[in-house]
Amino acid sequence: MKMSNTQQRRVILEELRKLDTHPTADELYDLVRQRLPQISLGTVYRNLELLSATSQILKLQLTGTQKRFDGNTALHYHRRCPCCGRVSDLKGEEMAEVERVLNELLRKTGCRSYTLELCGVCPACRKQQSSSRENPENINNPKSHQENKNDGIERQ
Amino acid sequence: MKMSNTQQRRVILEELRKLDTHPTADELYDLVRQRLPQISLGTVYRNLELLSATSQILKLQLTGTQKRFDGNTALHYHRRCPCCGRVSDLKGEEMAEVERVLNELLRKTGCRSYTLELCGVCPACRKQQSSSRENPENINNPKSHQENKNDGIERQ
DNA sequence: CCAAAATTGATAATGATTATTAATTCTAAT
DNA sequence: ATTAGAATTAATAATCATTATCAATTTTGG
Repeated sequence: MKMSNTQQRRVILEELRKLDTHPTADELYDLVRQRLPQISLGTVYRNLELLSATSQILKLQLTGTQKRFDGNTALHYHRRCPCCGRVSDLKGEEMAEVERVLNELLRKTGCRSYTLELCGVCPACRKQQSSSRENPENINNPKSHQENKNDGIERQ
Repeated sequence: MKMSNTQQRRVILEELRKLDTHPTADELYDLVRQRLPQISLGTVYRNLELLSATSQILKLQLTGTQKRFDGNTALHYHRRCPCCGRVSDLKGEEMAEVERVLNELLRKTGCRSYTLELCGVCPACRKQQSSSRENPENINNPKSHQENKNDGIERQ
């Protein structure tokens, strides 16, 4: 079963690689459909499965009911924001710190790998919060910087 | 909406607290049905939801397609075994190590919480592996110490 | 170009969970 | 204890995410 190079597969991979937002299958479907209006959701699922099975993308098992996909296969870590529900990548220093600390943990527990999801306010929400001191307990409106169909806060 | 004390809810909580196996809703349903044959799966789901919403139990978001529930609400950590698929708790020293290391991580990243699932061979499988040196690459048969309907290895 | 293999779109099926609803059970106040 | 009102139940339907099926189309390597 050699993997052939179809237009659909190419576009799915291209669109996913444009993003750093870890889309769900149906979010990616909406994007891909703008270029290939005839494509079906099943094709998107099928290709995401194949692409992750061949390590060209990552399939993420995060909290929430839907799987998410990541075009960035380099080692990195994810943080879900409790304000907007968005999943973002840890950057630079934070990233290195997680790696150091978790490798230490694997060594000490004798485990071989781990799945980690951090929960913390993302940079976008942090900015919004500090600029509205008069109402600090207000949760930021997810719609303001995320285009989810639901409330943006996925329940686990 | 005051929570009333029904037989169903009591039995569900009792049975869950007997276990340290982090059952799925349907696994718990099978157990509870031995005491209350008329109970419906919906009732089990409804009560697990209520009990976790009131912090009497934990709802776990681990890898795999089904949610799991935990009657032990004290802080502890979970490891899924790649051999048998079973989810077990980290004990004693390991436990303290994770807590220390992850608290440090939260402090350094400014995050507020995390979801962590470790992946490592569980004590039962470790014993089995070391006692069968002649075939070390063999994966232990999940059926041998897990009563799952599927193969016991949940795919993510 | 051609045959074999892989893939697609459409759609049905599945599995886990949540919602609906009429009937039953709890509760707390008499 | 009785009873009205609230909460819960069992049964079942509905939903949501994902996977499977399959005839038709596309891709591939010779």
